[in-house]
Amino acid sequence: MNSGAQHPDGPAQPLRSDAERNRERIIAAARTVFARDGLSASMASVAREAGVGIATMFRRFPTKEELVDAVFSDRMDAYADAVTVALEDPDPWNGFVGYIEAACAMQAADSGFADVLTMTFPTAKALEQRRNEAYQAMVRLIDRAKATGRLRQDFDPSDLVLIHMANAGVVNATGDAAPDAWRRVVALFIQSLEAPARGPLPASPGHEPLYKAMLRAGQGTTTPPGKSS
Amino acid sequence: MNSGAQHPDGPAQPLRSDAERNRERIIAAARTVFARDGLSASMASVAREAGVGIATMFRRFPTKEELVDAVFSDRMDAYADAVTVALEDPDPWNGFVGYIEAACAMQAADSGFADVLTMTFPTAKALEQRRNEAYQAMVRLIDRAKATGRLRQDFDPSDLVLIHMANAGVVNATGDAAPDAWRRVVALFIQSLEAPARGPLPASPGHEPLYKAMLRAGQGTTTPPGKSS
DNA sequence: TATCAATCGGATTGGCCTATCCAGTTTGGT
DNA sequence: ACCAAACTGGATAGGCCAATCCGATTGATA
Repeated sequence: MNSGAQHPDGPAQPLRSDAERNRERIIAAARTVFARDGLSASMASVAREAGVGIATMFRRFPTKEELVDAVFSDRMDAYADAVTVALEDPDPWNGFVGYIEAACAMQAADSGFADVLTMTFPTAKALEQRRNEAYQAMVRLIDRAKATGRLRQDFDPSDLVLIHMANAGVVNATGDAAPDAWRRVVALFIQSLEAPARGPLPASPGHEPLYKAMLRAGQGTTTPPGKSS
Repeated sequence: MNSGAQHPDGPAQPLRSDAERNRERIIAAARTVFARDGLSASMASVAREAGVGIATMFRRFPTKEELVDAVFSDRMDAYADAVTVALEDPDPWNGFVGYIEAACAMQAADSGFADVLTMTFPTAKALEQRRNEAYQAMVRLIDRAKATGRLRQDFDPSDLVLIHMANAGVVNATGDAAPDAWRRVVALFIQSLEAPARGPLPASPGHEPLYKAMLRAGQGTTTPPGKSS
C-alpha cells in the first residue's frame, strides 16, 4: 500500500535498516495471522509466521495493542473511506445500505478486523483516532438517510455497533464452512431498517454502555484468557 | 429442578453414594461456571468451583462433551418446551415471535447455552437428541406461521441458527456492560421477518454447510486453542 | 576496514490448560 | 467391627502462552 511513508508519528530515531525490515515483516505476518485467526492469535505465532525471534516481536511491539494499532489503522482508513464513498452516493439510502454491506464484508474477509470493529483499545491511538473519524462521517450518513425518510427515525448510530457485533457472531461461527451466511443476515437487518418502521424497538443501550462493552471485550483478547476464582 | 430422577440412560451400576454426590456437585458447578464464562471455561475451573479434585472431574466426565451433555440436555428440554408453548398460541405469528424472543433470552441468560445453540457435539447424545426434537417442532411452528401469511415465505428453518449466531455475537460482546442490547437486535430481526418481504434475500446457506460450521465451532471450544503453523 | 552500539533470537521463567497415575481414604455388605 | 472394592485428589507430564535475559551477530560510522 503505502511504501514510502514510515509509521506516521515521529520515529524519534529512525530504526536501523534491518530493524525496519523486520518491523515490516512482522506487520505483514500479523496481517495474515490476524485475518485468519482473529485477534486471539498469539504474539508467538505472529513471530513464527514472520520468521523473527520472539524477542524481536516484543522489542518492536511491547504490547499486542501496539501491534493491532500498526496493523489495523490503515484498514480502518479503508473503513472510513467506505463512509466517504457512501456520502457521495446521490441516493442517501443507497449509500447507507451500501456502506453497511461494505463494512460487514470487510468483517467477513478479515477475522481480525471483525474483532477490531467490536472492541476498543484505548492505547491504540492511531486506530482509535481513525475510528472516531469514521464515526463522525457515519453520523452524517445516518442523518442524511433519515432526512429522506427511507431510514427509520429511531435508528441510532450505536446500532451500527450492534450490527457489527451480530455480524461478527455469524462470521466467527460459520467461518469458511458457510462463508456467505452473513450476507443473508445483513440483508434481513437492512430490511428491518427501512422506513416505515414495523413497530417500536426496545431502547438503544446507548453509547456509554456499549463503549464499556467494547472495552471489556478488547481486554479479554489482549490478556491471557485466565480466570481467578 | 428434578431431584428425583437420576441421569436417565441406564446407569449400568449405580454410583456409590459419595460418587453420586460429587457427580451432582460437579454438574451444579458446571452450570454456574458455564453460564458465567461460556463453554470455553476449563475443566479445572469447574472442578475448583465444585470443590472436587481434577481427577474426579475426568473420571466422571472423561471429555468436556460429556459434561456439556449432562449440563445442558435439560436446558435443551426447556428450549423444546418453549416451542411447544409457542405451538399452543392461537396466533401462529405471536407464537413464532414469542418463541424467538424466549430462545434468545435463554441465550442472554446463559453464556454456555448461547454457545450450545450455535455449536453441535456429535457425541453428546442426549443433548443432540433433544436438539433434534426441538428442531422438528420448530419446523412445524414455522410452517404454521407461514400459512397465516405473517411470516415471509422465504424464511428457512436454518435462519433460526443464523439468528442465534448473531445473537450470540451480541451477547458475548456486550456481556453485562449492556445486558439488554440483544433485545433491540432481536426486535429488528423479527420485524424483518414479517411479511410482506421488503426484498429478496441472498440464498440460505442451507442445512449442511451450517451443520459443518456448528461442528467446527464446537471442536474449537472443546479442544485447547492451540494452532499449528 | 575497524569499532561499537543497536539489534537479533534462542533459552528460560512462570502461569494455565488437558489428561493420567497412584497412594491414601471412604463406603457398604458381612 | 471388618475388609475389599470403589472412590478421592494431589502430583505430575506435556503443551501453549506472555514476557524477559543474555551471548552472538550485524549495521552504520569514522
